[in-house]
Amino acid sequence: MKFLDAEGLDGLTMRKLGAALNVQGGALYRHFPNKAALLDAMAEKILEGIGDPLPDAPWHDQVSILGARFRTALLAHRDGARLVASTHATGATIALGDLAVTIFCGAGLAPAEAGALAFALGYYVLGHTIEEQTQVHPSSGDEWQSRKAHLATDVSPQYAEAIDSLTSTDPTQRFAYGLDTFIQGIAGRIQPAPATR
Amino acid sequence: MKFLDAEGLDGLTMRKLGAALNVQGGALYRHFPNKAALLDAMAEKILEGIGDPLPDAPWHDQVSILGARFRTALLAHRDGARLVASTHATGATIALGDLAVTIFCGAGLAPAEAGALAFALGYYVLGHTIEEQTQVHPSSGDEWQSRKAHLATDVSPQYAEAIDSLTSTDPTQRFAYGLDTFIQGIAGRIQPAPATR
DNA sequence: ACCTGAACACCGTTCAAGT
DNA sequence: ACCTGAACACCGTTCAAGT
Repeated sequence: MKFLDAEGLDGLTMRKLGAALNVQGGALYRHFPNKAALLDAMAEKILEGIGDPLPDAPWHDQVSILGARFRTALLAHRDGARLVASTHATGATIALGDLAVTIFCGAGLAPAEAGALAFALGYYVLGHTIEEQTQVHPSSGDEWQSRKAHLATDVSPQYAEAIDSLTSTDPTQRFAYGLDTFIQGIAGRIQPAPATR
Repeated sequence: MKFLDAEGLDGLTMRKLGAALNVQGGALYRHFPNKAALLDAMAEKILEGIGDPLPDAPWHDQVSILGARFRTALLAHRDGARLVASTHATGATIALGDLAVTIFCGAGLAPAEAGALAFALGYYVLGHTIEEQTQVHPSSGDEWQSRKAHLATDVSPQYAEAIDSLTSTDPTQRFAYGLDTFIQGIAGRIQPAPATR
């Protein structure tokens, strides 16, 4: 995990990791059957405790807390989101999914619907966090700057403003906004809002 | 694109692609500066027309159509979702984002909020479609089967049922369900449901 | 039980040299 | 302008041999 934080996921090579451990690259194969298994284990480590019991609260608060916990875990290590997205952390995935499905079902959803929404929530958290962790590395001016400058032409003023806000807004706030919007949609699945029908 | 459909993203190598084109691998560097640029161009090709004008309809129908159009484009080529997620298809990303932001702003959202929700929508579509395209390849029994069998123990019956439904439900229906839930959440941002406050 | 050294079969990329 | 052939600097993985 120290090596990941220092060199990043792209710098993580069996040979280089071995060297950091004062060992030959091939020696790692006495501890993991292959690199994929090593990365899986690292992903599990990152998500350790992801399925711990949540505080007693209304279901939407629990979902909010769970989403934030997921994101925080991913942010705790360099390229954490990309690593988790590119591996199969089976144990953690089950723990997280079970927790989410249980919450949704407790709120009144059928298991099939609960499962679909649990995965949708996961996609959002992973996508948002990958982008958070990816946009930082470049020297100083973000990738967005060049993207905006490169094609500032024939783009709607609203879109330009939206992109601007992405670079200036607090990521944690943006994350919560999207998550809450999603939760609001789920609430509509439970007690259909009479106003919109 | 033919080579991608035949061999998949992992099988796409400069040497092998060159061979399929009756050319040496190094010859490709007269047409693309590097492999990343090649993949970017392929991602753009997959998303061609993603920003075309939408039929005149209520904003939520337009979002629904746009989401389905995005997914359909990704599904049209092997590993399309993974390819798009792992590259920077700048042009298509702008076209898609501009369209979504314009719709959301037209519905009454501020650009900053519209941008955040446009990206959230993108994360959902990409995540869902990557999973759709990834789960199919293994021989016959899905990866889910082994995952469920491997840890059928100490998992809530609701979660087991949710996982079962994921393998038996039509992906297109599941996709629409999650997308509609998300759209319902956005609707709540526009005209706050009086019942939930 | 764990590691070394060296090999095998690949990669992306570069570049003189050809046509 | 485009391609060849061959090299360079890497990969993941394997495996006899050592300790």
